[in-house]
Amino acid sequence: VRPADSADGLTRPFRARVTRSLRAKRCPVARLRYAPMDATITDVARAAGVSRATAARALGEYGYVGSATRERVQKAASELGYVPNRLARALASGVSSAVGVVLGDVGDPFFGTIVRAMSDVLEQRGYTLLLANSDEDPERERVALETLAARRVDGLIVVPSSRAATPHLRSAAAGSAPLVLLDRAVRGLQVDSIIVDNVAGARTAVEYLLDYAHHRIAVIVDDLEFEPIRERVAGYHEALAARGIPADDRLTVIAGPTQQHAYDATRRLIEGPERPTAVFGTNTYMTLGAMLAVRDCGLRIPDDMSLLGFDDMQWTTLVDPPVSVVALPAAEMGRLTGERLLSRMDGDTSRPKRWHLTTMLIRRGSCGPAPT
Amino acid sequence: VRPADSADGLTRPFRARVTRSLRAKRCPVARLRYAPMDATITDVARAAGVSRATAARALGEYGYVGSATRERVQKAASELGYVPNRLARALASGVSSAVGVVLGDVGDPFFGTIVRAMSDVLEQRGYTLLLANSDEDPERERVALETLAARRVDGLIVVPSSRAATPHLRSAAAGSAPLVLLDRAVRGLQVDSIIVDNVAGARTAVEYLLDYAHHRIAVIVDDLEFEPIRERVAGYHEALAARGIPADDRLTVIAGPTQQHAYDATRRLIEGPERPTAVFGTNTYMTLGAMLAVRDCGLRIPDDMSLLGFDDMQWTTLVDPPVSVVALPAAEMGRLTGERLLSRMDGDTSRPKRWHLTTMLIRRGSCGPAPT
DNA sequence: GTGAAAGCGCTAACAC
DNA sequence: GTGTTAGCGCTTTCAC
Repeated sequence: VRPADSADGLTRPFRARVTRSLRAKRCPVARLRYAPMDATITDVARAAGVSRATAARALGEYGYVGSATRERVQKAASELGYVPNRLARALASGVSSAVGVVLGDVGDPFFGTIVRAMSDVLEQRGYTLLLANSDEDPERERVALETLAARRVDGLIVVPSSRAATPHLRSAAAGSAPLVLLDRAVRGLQVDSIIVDNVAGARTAVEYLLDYAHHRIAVIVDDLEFEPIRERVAGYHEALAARGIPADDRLTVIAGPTQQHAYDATRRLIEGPERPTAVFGTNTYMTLGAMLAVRDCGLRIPDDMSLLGFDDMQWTTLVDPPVSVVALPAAEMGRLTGERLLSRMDGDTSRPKRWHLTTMLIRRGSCGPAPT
Repeated sequence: VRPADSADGLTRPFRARVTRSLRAKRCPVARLRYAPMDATITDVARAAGVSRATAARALGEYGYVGSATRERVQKAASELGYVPNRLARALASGVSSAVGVVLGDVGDPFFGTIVRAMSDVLEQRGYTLLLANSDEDPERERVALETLAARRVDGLIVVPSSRAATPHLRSAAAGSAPLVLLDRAVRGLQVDSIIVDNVAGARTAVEYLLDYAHHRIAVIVDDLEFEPIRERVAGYHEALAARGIPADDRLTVIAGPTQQHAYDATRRLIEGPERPTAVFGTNTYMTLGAMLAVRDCGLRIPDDMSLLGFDDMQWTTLVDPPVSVVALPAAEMGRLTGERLLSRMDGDTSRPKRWHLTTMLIRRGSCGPAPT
């Protein structure tokens, strides 16, 4: 028995549907009953003269349907302009075909490239990307993860903003959607992590400088909070140690986050006593700031001072001389992360692993023999 | 009356729920009944000893609830680790709090910056971003829009890949979710469009060159398919016309998409008869290719050749001399787009408008008097 | 092969 | 204030 009709002659549920459709369209209420409504599978089924279940089977490409029936349903669907409601499908089936991505800032070209590559892999398999920026703030990260969990994403990709296994990361890892960590691993979290071998990258880079007989090599660091940066510094120390060169603490400079910080720090270093003969920038801003400082101090690169950077960006090839750098495989990271997540979502239950990608030392013109 | 229990003692619907939860977790089927399940609002209501409606009201922050009741419900929710299911909420309420974004490529720093700014505005109001790349391919754009429609997003932001009002754009515009166009307007589509005044930007830029007494100014273009590029060329012509300088068609060069194309085209231009005295690049790749070509031809900038670009990127300040450019307000575009969409979703039904943002001419060192 | 019916987890109109 | 109830649009047994 349908509920009683109201004054306007519409049954309550029907009116609810119209109202909803209208609310979305923001039409004046007076025109209530004329508003177009989205066709549902029920409409399609009715038009095709079959049951909803059959219509769903024909449209959802599962189960058995006669080919004649299928065609009839498909025709009805396209005539009605039927667009399946994936929210309803997700609710009923428990599969949302959505993947959540949480990272520092999509505006950062490094992350932008990663997201792009990842998105290609995932979109191709029918997943939609839900994106959230954390600004490297654990609290924003927590909120983002909560939202994504509430939206019942089928998988999660996170560039963790902290190297601790925070409660929200733990619960994300424990949730039913597989989690893959990107760019930074987190201790004590048993999940796949796609990371770069920063230690080896930095070691190779510093060895390259050592081969040029540099003994006083400065490292310019923004902040030791981020794991990749710590690893790069570790690689620097490893290289020195391997050659038996004692590390001079004054050559490890914590500059601060911006290019300007790096600039100032490098100037102080150059103008101070015991000037280094080479500078190693641990990220693109540090390298850039250092380069400008060297330039402004009237030193020539690489004759008076060698310069080596981490992370390859367009500008490194355009300055004079072009800057030698350790390049990160950003696109490859994105691709692999997407693939790992896909495989987890496909049911891979093997033991979580860390996937180390290797960097590449690109020799350009900014490194040369140490001045004597 | 609940359906009959099956052999394992679980009611059918209950088992479906467990199965679903398991399927997500990929546990061996044998452990069926021990799998943890997400708490639902019904569980919370039961634990708090209230009805589902009351629990929903307490948790959803709407309607009247006694403060004691509210606290009891909230306590129960947090104890159960309740995470509201936003799919269900969206289905029931008709509001998904999600916004779809379709653009060429997030990996492009211009788009990356835009998305970031946009995301800040929208996230703050509780919207989640669903992202899709079109690669400027109308067909991929169509598919993306279909997916987003199926997910019932509350709003759409599109950087149209074609300047025609394609059927899929039309139907997106006609749908119940408001649509805002970004970076490029589409003729015959009555929707808000956030665009840059490329004509004025290019005109001002070319006037700047004309003020330096340049009469032979080349424009390097990748492709006239994109509206912004056409507008820039139009601005170029306007500036010439205003000064009564006849346009020489050979100076409008359609180079092709990449920096290399621009490089080759510029070289041909320089080595040909009647070399121009200034080059105007209509996007960052064109400008860069042109710069390298000028350099490689042994010409000095700006003494032998002036160079002016469109779109400010980091490298423009790092090369020698730094390149003067027309800067695009990317972050501002993202912010404004987000705000327009918010206001439409909030019910603004005013007539759709085009919002023109202005560019800024940044004078650096790459333009100077025309050689005599 | 197709249909009937019972959910998925939530909202919202209405009654008390 | 709180409970009851009827949905939202789809999937998924199970029976025929």
